[in-house]
Amino acid sequence: MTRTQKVGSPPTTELILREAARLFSSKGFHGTSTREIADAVGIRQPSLFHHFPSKHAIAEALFQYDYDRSPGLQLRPELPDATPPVRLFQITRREVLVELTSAYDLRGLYLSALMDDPEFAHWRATYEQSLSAAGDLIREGIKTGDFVDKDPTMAVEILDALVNQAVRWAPRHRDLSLPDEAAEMALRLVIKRPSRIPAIRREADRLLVAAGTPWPEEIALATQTR
Amino acid sequence: MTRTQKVGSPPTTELILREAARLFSSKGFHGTSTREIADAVGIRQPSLFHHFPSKHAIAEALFQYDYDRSPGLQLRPELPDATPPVRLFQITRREVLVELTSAYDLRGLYLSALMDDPEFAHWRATYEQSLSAAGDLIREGIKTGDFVDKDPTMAVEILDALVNQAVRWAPRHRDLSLPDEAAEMALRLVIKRPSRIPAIRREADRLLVAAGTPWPEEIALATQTR
DNA sequence: CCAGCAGCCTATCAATCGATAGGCTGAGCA
DNA sequence: TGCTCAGCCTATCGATTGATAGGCTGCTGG
Repeated sequence: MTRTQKVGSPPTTELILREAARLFSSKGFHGTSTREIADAVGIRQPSLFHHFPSKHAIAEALFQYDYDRSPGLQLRPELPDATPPVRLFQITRREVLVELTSAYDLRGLYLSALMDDPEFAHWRATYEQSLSAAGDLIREGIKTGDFVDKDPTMAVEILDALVNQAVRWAPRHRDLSLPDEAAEMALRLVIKRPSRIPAIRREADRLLVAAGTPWPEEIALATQTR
Repeated sequence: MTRTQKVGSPPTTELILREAARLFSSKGFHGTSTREIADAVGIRQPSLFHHFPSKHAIAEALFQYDYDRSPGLQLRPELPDATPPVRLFQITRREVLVELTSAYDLRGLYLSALMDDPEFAHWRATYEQSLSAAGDLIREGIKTGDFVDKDPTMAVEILDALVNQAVRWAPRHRDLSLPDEAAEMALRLVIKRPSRIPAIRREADRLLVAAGTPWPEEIALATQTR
């Protein structure tokens, strides 16, 4: 960065990601022009291409940002040795927290069919793998008798929709209780005995402390690009 | 219709709606060009404008089609005198059935932020009213002690996501058991005693028969435009 | 039988799209 | 001091967009 940068103002690349994400979520990727993004940032449209080689690359960076922060997408679920209900609870509240604390408004990536574009097929595949892993978890819970014996595919798709909905909340709520509440509802979808939910939550908290990665007491907003 | 029409082939206006809906759902409204629609139908691009005055009008017709078939969007919920759990069950399975038996693939209308476009603000308002009514139903159920006392807004948004998910199922499943299963899951989200669900379902069936509008035994696919 | 017109066509429009070429400027460094 | 180059600019590209103008054809109702 050689050009003078206004004190306290984020670097331009960061601003581009922020404004592009906001516009993608309100008008969609295809409905947003590079000129609109540039206007929102306060630069001219061709200047965008000094920071990203193409419009697709901007969305790509946002996908990557989300991936880097999401254990679920990385297929590295937390508490792999816990019981299915505890794992489902933890996975759900983690994914909701990730979306809730995102530095960017990622709704545009997941609320449209953007992942179905051939250019983003890689992210679609990653996403499907993550859903498939969730399906395995549900099936395991049915086997152990913790979950009701309903179609696991439908359950997964509703859980997916629940987390996607959390992406919509992100700009509105900044409340740390939200991930826990959303995860409780997710659990209620499939669990046989809802009365156990408080114990499951305590167990998740306990295991996280034991693992040296306690669940955050207060919310911390992410800011860095990667 | 004066021009010769191939026997057994739907009228062109119908074909346009069908193909446009399919393309909107896979590439988004803004990501679909009128030439793509015309190619899929088998006519030239300007010929589209003899059936619809604009590209927006095609999406408008699809919104209207969905509205006309959805009691929820019309704010005319079924079984208004039943208990909150029975009404929630019935509303959910009805909306899922409506999406499941739609003649068109309506995912493109609701899975993107299309309703946020100023041209479709009217549908956004209608949609929000329908969600608001669902919130009132949840609150009533909390008051009667049937539902758990959790944030009704979050519950409604998850129910909304669940029905939207059903829109995604539409092209895949054509199984009449699906609406009932989806509605059971919706009920599990908020109900205090899940063991009551079978009785709630029987009660809904009974009330529908009493009202002279029994729940369909087998699926009937909609075809007419309006 | 023929006038009207629905339905489709070709040709073409202005606007907008994402992207490129090349020039200016000023901070950082030798 | 003077070279380098990141960062932004203006000007402009070809492609594609949604939409219009106007002509041809053949069914249909009077």
